[in-house]
Amino acid sequence: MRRVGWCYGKFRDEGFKLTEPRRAILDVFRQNSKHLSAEEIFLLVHRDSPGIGLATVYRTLDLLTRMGIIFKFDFGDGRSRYELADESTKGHHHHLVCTRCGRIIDYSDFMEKEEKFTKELEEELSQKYKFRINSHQIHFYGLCERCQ
Amino acid sequence: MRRVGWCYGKFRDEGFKLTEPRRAILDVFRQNSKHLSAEEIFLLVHRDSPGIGLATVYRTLDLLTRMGIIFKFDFGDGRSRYELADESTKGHHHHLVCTRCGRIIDYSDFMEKEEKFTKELEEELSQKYKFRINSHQIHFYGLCERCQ
DNA sequence: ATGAAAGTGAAAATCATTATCAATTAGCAG
DNA sequence: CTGCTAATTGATAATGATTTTCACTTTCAT
Repeated sequence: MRRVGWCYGKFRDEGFKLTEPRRAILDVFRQNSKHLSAEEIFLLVHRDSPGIGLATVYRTLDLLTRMGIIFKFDFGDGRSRYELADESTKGHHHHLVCTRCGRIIDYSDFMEKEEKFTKELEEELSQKYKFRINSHQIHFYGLCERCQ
Repeated sequence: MRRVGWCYGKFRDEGFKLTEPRRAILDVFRQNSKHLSAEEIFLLVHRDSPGIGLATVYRTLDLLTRMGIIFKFDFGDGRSRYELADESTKGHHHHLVCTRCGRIIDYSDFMEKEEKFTKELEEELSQKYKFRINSHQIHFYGLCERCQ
């Protein structure tokens, strides 16, 4: 169970309305950990709040992404996936992706080492390419234990 | 101008036919460096070989990807992009992606440093998660010089 | 050369996502 | 609390990338 209360105020502050659909979708993120697709979120929301349409799910996911409350990913299976940007994982989006079954492992081992590495790299790249870097992703592709 | 001749034999070996469309599409990769979308490849192929259909382009891109001759990427702009897997960049797919204009910079600075880092990480992750890692991607997202 | 299997083009089908639009609602002013 | 107005919504149509279908064509081992 993750904290999502903190972002309720964010809506008010940024001039967005805190509606029932938005609340319900945030609840889904609170109760389900990882990598949900729009369709999956729609189905989960639908259990408690039928009546919320798929279009609204997409609109809300887009809004939450723009607000920085969730992150949007693409693991190459033809649909976008979303993940709550909670404090603990903030900015740390490193995944193992099984190219056979699509399983995704979100690892957070070796964080200090990676943090150091990416921070350094970001500085060097920002300078050389005049890029303002906001985030990064590291994906390892391969076969998971079950699929080898 | 990159070498693609080496893979002609690969077709024979794996039981695929070396057809005119496939040859033409490989030629496009030889003459154009980076990050082409299916549509772009179709248009480029079309200049020399009208008559080759879009479906064939997609089928060929899928085949070449499965054969390991090209890599398929997703930079979040809603279409897949492909890049020749030539020796020099083999396994090194690190990009700067501008989230405003979609520009992609393929950097290959700091390669030794990154190589060392990712190799180590791959070993540790493989072991811990019983993953057989085949490749990886590192993407930095931000604003390019023109878009800041 | 030739036949079977693989490959092809054109068009229809599919799938995720986005736009449209009339109807509803949140949140502020009074 | 009530009424207002812009933001938001649900249903549905539209879009755009990718896949599938199918009758016809080509490759290549024999």
